[in-house]
Amino acid sequence: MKPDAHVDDSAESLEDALVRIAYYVVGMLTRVGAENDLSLTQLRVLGILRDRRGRVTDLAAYLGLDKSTMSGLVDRAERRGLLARDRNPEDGRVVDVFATPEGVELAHRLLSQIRRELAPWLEPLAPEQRAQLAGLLRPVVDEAERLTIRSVRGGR
Amino acid sequence: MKPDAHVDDSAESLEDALVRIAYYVVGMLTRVGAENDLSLTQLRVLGILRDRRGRVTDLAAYLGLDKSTMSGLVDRAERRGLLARDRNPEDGRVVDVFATPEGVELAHRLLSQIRRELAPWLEPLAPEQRAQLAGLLRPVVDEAERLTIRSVRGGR
DNA sequence: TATTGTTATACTCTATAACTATA
DNA sequence: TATAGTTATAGAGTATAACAATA
Repeated sequence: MKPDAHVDDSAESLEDALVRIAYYVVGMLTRVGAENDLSLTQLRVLGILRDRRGRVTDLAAYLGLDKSTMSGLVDRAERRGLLARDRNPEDGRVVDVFATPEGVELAHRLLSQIRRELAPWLEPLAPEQRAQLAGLLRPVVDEAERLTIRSVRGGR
Repeated sequence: MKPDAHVDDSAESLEDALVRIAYYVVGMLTRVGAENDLSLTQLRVLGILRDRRGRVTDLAAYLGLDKSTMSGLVDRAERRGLLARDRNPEDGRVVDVFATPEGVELAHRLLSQIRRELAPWLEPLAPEQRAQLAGLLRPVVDEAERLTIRSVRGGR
């Protein structure tokens, strides 16, 4: 670990490239969300609940948010008809959140649009290079996930 | 909550991997910012102004924000002693924003910490693989930048 | 007239603390 | 007592519209 890594700006590190691509991706996601009147967080919640239900606390933990924040997010999405709540029959304290048909429909459209927005960024790479990039990125994403400690209890 | 809830499907695409890694990176940046009482946006502004000055409008354009939003961000950072404003001598309408010595110092510390946080994610890759990943990521980042049309004058 | 920046306003996002209901 | 969720509160982030100062 070189302590003065920040001093050397001439050679860009892989770490810096990851930060930069992250900013571009999130910028695109924010724009796509805004075009559909969704914040980045709402976009993400909708994506998560596209094909499963989740408890308020689990969703909050997964997103790294407080449960009260999650409550508000679900409130607003519910008011817009994108999400809905169910009392959990097995535990009266629990509230299961899920996407309405409109929510699911919107989530699918958003997912397609996001992939379409991202595709042109990969144009400079040949097909074999894309496969190579995917293969190299996968272990990094997996490790990031592993190291990102957040109580993730059984969704479904 | 299952980890890659927001993407899906049997065969994960490279596009999905980019979205996932972006969420993890931004999650880490948000956490590092929070540990220093900075929002993700403030963290980014400070990073940008670490080694240059910029006009309010240019900064806003670069970040994809309204100039009024930028005004507020600078207000709060100025109140904390991290940023400061200068009247531009050549054009009386323009306000140049720059980091104070404290701001520069904090920005350097944050940059180091961010690189330190990211490094472990790359552990699964051998040194040659990291070089390979960096080489494949670079054209993608460059293309993302090229396609992300935002008038960026002065600064970078 | 056009541009630069600020202010007023109205949201959303966010966490903390206090609360209710259930276990 | 402990857990799940909501509500009250306060502050930050955000855009739109109106404004002042300068060009």
